[in-house]
Amino acid sequence: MNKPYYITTAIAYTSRKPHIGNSYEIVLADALARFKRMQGYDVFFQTGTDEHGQKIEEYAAAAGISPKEYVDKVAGEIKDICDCLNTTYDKFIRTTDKDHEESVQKIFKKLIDKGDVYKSAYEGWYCVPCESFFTDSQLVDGKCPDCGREVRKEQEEAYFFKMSKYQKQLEEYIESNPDFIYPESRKKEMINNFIKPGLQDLCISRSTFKWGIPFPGDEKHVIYVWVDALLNYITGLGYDPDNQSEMYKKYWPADVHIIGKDILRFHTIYWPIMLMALGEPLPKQVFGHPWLLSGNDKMSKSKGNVIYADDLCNRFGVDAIRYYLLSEMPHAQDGTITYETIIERFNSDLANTLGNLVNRTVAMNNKYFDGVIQAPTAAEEIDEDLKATALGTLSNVAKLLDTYKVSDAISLVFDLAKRCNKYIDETMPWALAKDEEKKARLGTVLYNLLESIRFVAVLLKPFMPETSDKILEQIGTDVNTLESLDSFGAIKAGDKVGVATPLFSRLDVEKTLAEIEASLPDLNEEKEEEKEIEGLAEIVYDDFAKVELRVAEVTDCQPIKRAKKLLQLTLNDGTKTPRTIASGIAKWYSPEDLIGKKVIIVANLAPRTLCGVESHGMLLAGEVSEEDVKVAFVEGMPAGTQLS
RNA sequence: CGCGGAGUAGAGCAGCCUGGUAGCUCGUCGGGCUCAUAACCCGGAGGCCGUGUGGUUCAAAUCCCACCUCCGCAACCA
Repeated sequence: MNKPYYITTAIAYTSRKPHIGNSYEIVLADALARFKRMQGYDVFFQTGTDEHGQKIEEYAAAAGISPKEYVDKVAGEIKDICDCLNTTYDKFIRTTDKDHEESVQKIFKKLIDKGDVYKSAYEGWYCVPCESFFTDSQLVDGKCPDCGREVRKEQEEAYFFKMSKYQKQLEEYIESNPDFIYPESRKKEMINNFIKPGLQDLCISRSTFKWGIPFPGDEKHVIYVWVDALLNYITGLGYDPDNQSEMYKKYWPADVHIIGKDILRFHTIYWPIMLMALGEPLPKQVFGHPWLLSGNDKMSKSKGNVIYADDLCNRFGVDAIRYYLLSEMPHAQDGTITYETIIERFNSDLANTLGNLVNRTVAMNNKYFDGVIQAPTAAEEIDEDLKATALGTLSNVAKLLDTYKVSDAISLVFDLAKRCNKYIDETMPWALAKDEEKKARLGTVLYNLLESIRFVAVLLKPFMPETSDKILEQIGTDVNTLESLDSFGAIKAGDKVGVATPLFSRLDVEKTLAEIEASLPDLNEEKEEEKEIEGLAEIVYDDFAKVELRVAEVTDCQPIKRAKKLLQLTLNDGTKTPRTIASGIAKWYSPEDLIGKKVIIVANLAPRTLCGVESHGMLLAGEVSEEDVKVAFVEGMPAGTQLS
């Protein structure tokens, strides 16, 4: 009986087609899953899509289709990308799957019965004109922080989950399982930011939109999308609170959830607590991997630096992209992707080191022995180091993969390939070939090379499956198990090698970049489209007339402590009393840039306290791009001028 | 003074926990070789390891302190 191993990725939100940064996770998980399978584990590897929530309802509405139609389309795109990356998930779950939805409802019933869910016990201060709820701490002098009017205690109907009840239990679990949150730095973040200050009960229902799983016993509510999504890890195994499925018994608890570092909070706090409430064991480990950045920036449509996995695979081949992602991503820091570096790694690692090694070795065997693999009858001292390197690589790779150091692991495999290249220089087969008496030695050298390359191919299997197969075919063997790496000599003398075919043809850097450049003409068009969609609904004149715009002069300006993004401005708005406004422009402007300048402010905006500063109004600024904001300065109008 | 991480050759990174003459990949320069995809192998140049002529030590990239810069989390862009 093989030991079970359950590995998951986060399920992808079906808001839009994922970019290569989003796709890194599934490749990472796939490489781990493949390796575990080779190690003999009974692996269950799950991925899928997270399809509910307000955002999706809005996107669908904007696209003029139903939410279901919308998610069907995007889920299809996501699945296509997983497939084009050659990932071997065992299950692709969708949160709109019938059985998931039913199971989630059952689970909720159980939580409710258990008394961990309470309805509308949440009391808030309600401001009628603002239609908003506030907590005690949000109130300003006991009044509405938005408009300053009286608030009254009211209840909004919502369901809450008693997080706080499990706080201690969670702390104990984290304490006694030091590897649960990984890597370490993230663990500190979670503990210091969320757990130590005390857990708040979590609002687990929504009633302002419809696209979600109906709350059991209350039609007006849908289940909060995160809760729905997290449960996929057990509903995918057919979890049923009343009678557990065979799959669940076998695979739960998960060995590892592979997720992005941004959603660790949900996976290391909410998720464990939900499981505790259900009386189920907790996942053994949550690994928050870093992000893949495009150049120095996060990938975003408006920056025009989005790169998609399928485009890359079409251009460079799946394995080249898998290799890039897995080898280039640092273990605990964000990685970067650019076309230049892809081409660089492609040429130097895949074409030169690996591809050329296989090619020259196979070519020599064909040339000198008509393809027939010779028995290694003439060993020499110098062979030993090569063999030792080959034999030692697997255990080191395995060790590194246990702690998700995938890039280091791959690099060990390439070290072996480099050792082979060096061995060729050390033994100089072409020189041996000139001397008839050294035939046996020549045959031995080539045998050692072929066998070492077999080690490379087998070790490459989890990372570059297609390439691995191609190499094995060329070196004339099909022995590809990890066990076969316990000893040196699985290649059979007398067998024939295949035809030497380049695995990766070197790319011309400039030509390739030019081609890519040419294939990306539609960036501006997409930008335009997006802007149109984001426009607000039409308003009537009366609505506009409610906004009081005024010219004001900045008389003083300083940064606000504890707030990185805010500047505190003191303004002359034409009245006698100076006005204070907090504005989120610290990233783009320093106080000197603003003092003395005239700006346009919204003068009748309700005051609001931000990081301890009461802000009266806002100043107009334009978001040129996600990374650039420009304040609208005016000249030629005195402070106090009203605009209409 | 919110929490955490990073600052090492032109670029990207390792080393730091368990102090002992600074390492890898790419690039660059020189040499070797010709089996191979102008590939492969060897060697050189290039770093006062963010700053403090700071502390501990026989010895600090590594431990301690202060400061600077960048990033993430939290707060937050009215």
